[in-house]
Amino acid sequence: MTLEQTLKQSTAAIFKEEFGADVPLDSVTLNITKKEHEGDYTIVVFSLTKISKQSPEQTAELLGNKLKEKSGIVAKYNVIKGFLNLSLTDAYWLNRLKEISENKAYGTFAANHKKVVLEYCGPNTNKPLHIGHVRNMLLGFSMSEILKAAGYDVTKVNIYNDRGINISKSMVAYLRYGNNSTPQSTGIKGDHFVGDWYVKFNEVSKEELKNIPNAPADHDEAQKLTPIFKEAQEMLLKWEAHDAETVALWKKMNGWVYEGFKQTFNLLGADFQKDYFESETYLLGKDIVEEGLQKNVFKKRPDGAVIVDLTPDGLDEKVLLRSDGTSVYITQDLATAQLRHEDFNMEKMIYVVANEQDYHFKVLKLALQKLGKKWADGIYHLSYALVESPTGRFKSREGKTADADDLISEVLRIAEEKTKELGKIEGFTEVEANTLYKTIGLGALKYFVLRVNPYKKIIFNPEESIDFHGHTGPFIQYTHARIKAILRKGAITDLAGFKNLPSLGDVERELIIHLSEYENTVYAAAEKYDPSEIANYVYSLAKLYNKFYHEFPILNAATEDEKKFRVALSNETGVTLKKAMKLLGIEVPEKM
RNA sequence: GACCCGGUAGCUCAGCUGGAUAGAGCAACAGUUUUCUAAACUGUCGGUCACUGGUUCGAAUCCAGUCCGGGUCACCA
Repeated sequence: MTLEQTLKQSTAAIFKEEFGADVPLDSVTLNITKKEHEGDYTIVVFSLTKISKQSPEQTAELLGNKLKEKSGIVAKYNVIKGFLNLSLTDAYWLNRLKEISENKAYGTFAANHKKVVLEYCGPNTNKPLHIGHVRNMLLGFSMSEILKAAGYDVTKVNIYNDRGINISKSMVAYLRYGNNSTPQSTGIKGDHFVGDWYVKFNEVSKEELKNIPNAPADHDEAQKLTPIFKEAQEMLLKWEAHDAETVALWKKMNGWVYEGFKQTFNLLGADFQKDYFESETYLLGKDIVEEGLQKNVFKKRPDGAVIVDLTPDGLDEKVLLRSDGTSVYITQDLATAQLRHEDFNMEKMIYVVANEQDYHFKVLKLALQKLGKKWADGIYHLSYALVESPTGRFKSREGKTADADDLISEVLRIAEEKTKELGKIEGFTEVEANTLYKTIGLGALKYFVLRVNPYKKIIFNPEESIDFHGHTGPFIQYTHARIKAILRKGAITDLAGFKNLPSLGDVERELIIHLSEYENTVYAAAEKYDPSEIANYVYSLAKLYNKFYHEFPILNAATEDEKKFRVALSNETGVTLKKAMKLLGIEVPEKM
């Protein structure tokens, strides 16, 4: 039983005994005591005065007194208005620290045998990954780590938008101007290589547009009139007709893209157990639409289009099948969802997709629920906001700053520069030094992105480099390295062997309390689908430790028991920092 | 027009299942190292929690309305 439960249940039991009333555990508010007051945990008794029929002060006084008497872990208490501040005994906290240290799996929950499929990344194959994909991948990966820690059985999948007019554009431009060049022959990373041909396509169509009189103002509409666009359309038709040459070119170019993506995935640590390709699913979904018609939850309009009426749910009518009988975007998503259900029979299906598609996923879930698919209740759209520059949305034509690979290499370069400036790599081999730059640079980037709540947009100013001081990844990494230095010098094996301690210092106590909150944090992050919970937790832990480090001598402690205790506390902080950072996909160095 | 999401210090963000005097980092300024890693620590400065009203013993937090910013409402994906 957790401390929280213990205190709440004791409170309920006392109220039952004193007033004969049942107090639901949820109605007891229990918080960590604010710094400016004495105590570890605070019970807010205002809501309980209805039962006690006494003043807040009297109620708190009574409850405090009884808790001290009966719980065995409350050392003292004080009452300020309706706030009952409880100080637990040092013995409780020391025991708690031992308990945590001895539990190797602290912070991971027992397997619940619930299957989760988590889709993330979802790139188009006609252009390289950009900063939005970076946020997506970091969120997706971290979320899967958090859910695993919470006991779920997670399978990560990716979906490639590998077909359609966009890749056809790259193909046409390459055919026209490529001269059989390759990523190898040009030394350009595969996804960038193909992306460059996409850019070339747009340049050419712009040129061609100059020769077209009375072109519409709308750029997309105008482009459709250009010869090169028409070639792309023909290309797409040929692809759909399985023309051998076209398919071969498509495969070749997508192959280059996948090679390129793979490098970026490796750098960021993204991985997938299964890949889905839109080219294999874009025709699917007609069965499921037919099923809906038979169940009378979808309707066929006079013009032949099939729709689902979501007006009772506050949404609109949505077309699920075109009047010519072909699929739309949502059609294949319905089918893909069904397919995944058959593949995995999962409890939850999480889609990590930008918030532009909030509406789409509402429709998807509702449509499946209307079909009577129970498993659709487990669909969750992990929606995240865009990454923007201070002047607004990153446009692809702003190129450089929004490109994922450029962003990564920039942050690695800064990490190297700063590390060298600080003279941190004395005694490192070149390999070790390079590993360190990577650890720190990626740590800075990942933390920068993950510390922000997913539904809030991130403002990223490419003019100012990502920070390495303060509330950042490197700060936490540094704290870990610092702890490791202590442990190397401390050389204490019997970590839990301290006894006969004088009373705990405030910061020592706060540190143990904070460590004790780790499992709650993991649980909350999983419940809320929010890695920023972990990010903020781990920062405050590191901050607290640094305060402790400055205030208390560790290896030079006055007594051997104090030294052992402080080393043990340091060790456990280091272990927890590492575990928490791992949930964010961030490595933590031994030295830096 | 309808719906969704945001608006907290100069900047970037916590806090939002209602609780005490709203917290961090950055920036600025002033300090801390003959002692365990100064990517650290301590202090100063900085707030009409967008606005108005409501609910409540108590509102940054809940409700209603207004304003600002973004998004969506395709037989595009």
